[in-house]
Amino acid sequence: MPQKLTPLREQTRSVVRSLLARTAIDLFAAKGFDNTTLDEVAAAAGISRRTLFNYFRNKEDLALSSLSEQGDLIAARLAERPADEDCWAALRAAFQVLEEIDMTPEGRLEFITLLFGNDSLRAGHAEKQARWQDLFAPLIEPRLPASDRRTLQARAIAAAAITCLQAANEEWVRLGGKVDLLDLYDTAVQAIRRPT
Amino acid sequence: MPQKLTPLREQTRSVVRSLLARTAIDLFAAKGFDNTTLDEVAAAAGISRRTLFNYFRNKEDLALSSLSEQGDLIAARLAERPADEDCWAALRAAFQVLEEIDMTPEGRLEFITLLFGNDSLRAGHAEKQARWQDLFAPLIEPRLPASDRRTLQARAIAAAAITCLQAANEEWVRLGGKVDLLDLYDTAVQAIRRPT
DNA sequence: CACGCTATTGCACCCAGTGCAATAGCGTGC
DNA sequence: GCACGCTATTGCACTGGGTGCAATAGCGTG
Repeated sequence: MPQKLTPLREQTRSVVRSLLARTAIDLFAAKGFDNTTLDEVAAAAGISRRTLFNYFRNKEDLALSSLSEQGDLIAARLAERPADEDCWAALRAAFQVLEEIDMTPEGRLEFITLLFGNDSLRAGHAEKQARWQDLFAPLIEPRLPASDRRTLQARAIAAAAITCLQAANEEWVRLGGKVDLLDLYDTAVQAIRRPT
Repeated sequence: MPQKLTPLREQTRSVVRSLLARTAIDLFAAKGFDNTTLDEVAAAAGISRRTLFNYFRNKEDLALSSLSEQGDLIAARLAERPADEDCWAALRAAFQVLEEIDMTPEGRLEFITLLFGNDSLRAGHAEKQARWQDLFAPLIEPRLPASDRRTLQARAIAAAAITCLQAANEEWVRLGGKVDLLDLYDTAVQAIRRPT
């Protein structure tokens, strides 16, 4: 049973982790994900290949770790929203945390281009966002009226919101990052919720 | 540039493909995806490991090829729907093709359990369904009122519908396959579209 | 300063995936 | 029936991701 890490160790570990991820992403963006070996990443970071696996489960994680963190951020923000707020409003408010993340639009664009340019990264991306559902759904469920299918409903709403964000993101990239992401998100949400 | 395959060759190829996939899935379900090597699959199918790669791009595809076919089936059904039908109604009708597929509920359950039990398969599953968007969205777009964001809207609707199907699928598994999948799908769609 | 814990590393290994070149097998034209 | 050509199959060698293990280095604490 692993002892609780001392805050110091835990802290340095997370700093190292994000440094490694940044190094890796720069390399991936420069040379392509498949054309970059873990040996090269390790060399660029000044550590051994073996040690990379102490920080990341696999090569994909090197590129995608930030997505998990974003999910955690959004979930944390979602948990802070007033309990009686409409679930769609709460979700939208929570998504705003994405605009506060320390990342230039160029860096964001580069990152997403990297994601979309590789099959296994796209797959990993899709899966990470699917994991977001598991975080969001429990926070949404209490906001729904009582029903014997409330769990399913909460999961559907979480998934749909994430999906709208994803569609908005794709469109945002297609437009070269020149528009407001949340505007596109609103358009997407209206599209699915408007009566037809 | 690849010449058009003779129908005969093409046909035998697709038969062999599905035989191989079935063999592989049985093995995966029995021993677990990660604990099954491609050597074992090849041996069970009576061919060489190398030849497996003539039929499938990678190990994942061995397990997931049926998903691509399902996507094609749904898209084909969607294309047949009357042009003036509401897009949600058309999608729902298209999804009904899933119930006509030759697969026992037990087999379906086993397959989905396999999917959900492994990270890379879950990721591949998510990605395949994301590819469904690319198939469905162009068929949905003409059904929407004119707008400068119709492409985004169509993608959002396609993605949301797929997501509802996915949520319904998970719930269906959770309930042991004892309910009607489309009922759950309807519940999910109502959940996201109902005004709050 | 010495001890203990953990991070780091090297090494040997397994397996997925690929390029290449040899071969086997099938269908076609003669 | 026979020889030719095309493609599928296969073996082989190799790259690179990922893991288990055991030795070592380095940091924090008493």
